[in-house]
Amino acid sequence: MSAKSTAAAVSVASEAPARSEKPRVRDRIRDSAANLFYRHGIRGVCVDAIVEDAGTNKMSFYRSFPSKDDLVAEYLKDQERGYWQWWDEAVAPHAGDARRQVEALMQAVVDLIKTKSKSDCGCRSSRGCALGNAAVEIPEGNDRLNAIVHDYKAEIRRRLRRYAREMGAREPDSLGDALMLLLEGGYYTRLTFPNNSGPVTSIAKAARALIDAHMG
Amino acid sequence: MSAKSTAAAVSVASEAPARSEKPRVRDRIRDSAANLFYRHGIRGVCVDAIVEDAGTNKMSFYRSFPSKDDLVAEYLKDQERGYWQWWDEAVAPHAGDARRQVEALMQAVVDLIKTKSKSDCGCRSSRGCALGNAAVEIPEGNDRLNAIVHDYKAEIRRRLRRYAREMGAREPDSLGDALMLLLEGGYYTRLTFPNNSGPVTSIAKAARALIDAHMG
DNA sequence: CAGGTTAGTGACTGGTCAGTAACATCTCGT
DNA sequence: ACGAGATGTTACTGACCAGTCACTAACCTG
Repeated sequence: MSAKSTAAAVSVASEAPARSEKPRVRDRIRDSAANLFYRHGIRGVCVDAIVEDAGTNKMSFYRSFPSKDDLVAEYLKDQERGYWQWWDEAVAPHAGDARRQVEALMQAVVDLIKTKSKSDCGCRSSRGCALGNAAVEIPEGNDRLNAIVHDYKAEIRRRLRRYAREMGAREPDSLGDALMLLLEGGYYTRLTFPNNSGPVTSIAKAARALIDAHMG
Repeated sequence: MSAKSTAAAVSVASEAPARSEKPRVRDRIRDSAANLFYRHGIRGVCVDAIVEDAGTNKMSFYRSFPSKDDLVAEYLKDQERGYWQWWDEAVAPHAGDARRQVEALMQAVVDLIKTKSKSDCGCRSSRGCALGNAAVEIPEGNDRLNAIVHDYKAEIRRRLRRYAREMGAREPDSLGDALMLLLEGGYYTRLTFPNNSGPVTSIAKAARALIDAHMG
């Protein structure tokens, strides 16, 4: 019954030798989970909802994932991977020029925030940062999931501080941290200010001002 | 059984004529809910847990609150009220000097973030912004709760833009938004970087640099 | 003391949710 | 065509959770 659209395959060119004609259950589940987790929060989405969205059933779910938490862990790592890919692409045209890389990144954030919600770029934005939001929901004791988020945020900080160093800024760590605050603030406020009406629209200008202040 | 400590009264000098000898059930519930919601998230705390922490029972809960959502709404408004109180106190010593007010505010954030977790100042910080975190958890359709968060964030933006205007900055709205991004980024990152090890430690310096860039 | 207010107890309903069991069917390579 | 692995179906367990009911006990006030 109910001929649901089995939707589009993700096909991120994985290690599978045979190109996937129709997406495997496991991939459909991951795809559905990514959408639902991002839109409604992790605690707000039950396994049944994921399974229904993926057009499968609970047994197939538990044949692919030992527990919901394992799916969440994969979801977080997937989001992180997609994010770095988006980041690297935004930055690539200005390799060797750290300042322009940061500026391109900030502009990319604004562009990203402007997109409705669909993953036109393999990266979600309408509800802020998937990993950051997860940090709100993951309970204190869940070291495994919390570690994923922490490592991700630490890497953001590391990269931004490195850019600051590469552009020869005074107090590069402070500049890197300030840029990170802008970035994270942009994602955080995206939750409450729809589309591109929020303060994030000023992020590129602010980043330039901060960089100027740390140069020369 | 179980002679739990009935804990300390809140006593915010309300409109009750008689000074409260022992805190009423309703206030104990609000107090417990505030702690638990902030620490574990709204969806992560059930009514039974609140009731147990408050040393009362479910019936007394539902005699005081029509539903859990009503308690959540009061929780959010309480947190907002406490936040503005903290804000106004941080800013009061520099009335008339918008620039120093902003600087004092940013420094107050750093000091706040440094505090372990207890509400030494009537304002929580160890897990970031209570209202902002709520935005992650509140489902899309819950207009009532979402409106509370939105109004709160909009007021932050309004105030910061006003400071920028009062200090005679060029493009005051951009400066106000940039300051807001720093502020929100500080709270957001506080979730993943313990104590005062995160990028928020650079917020005061960053704010000064931004203000300088918009002056003269 | 009477009557109202406030709070506590325990059991219950109806619903949700993670995870499991047993069995049936489909698909694909050989 | 056949068998194996992947997938679907139905029903279930046990836990949790919001909210309700009937009843009881303490307390305050006139």
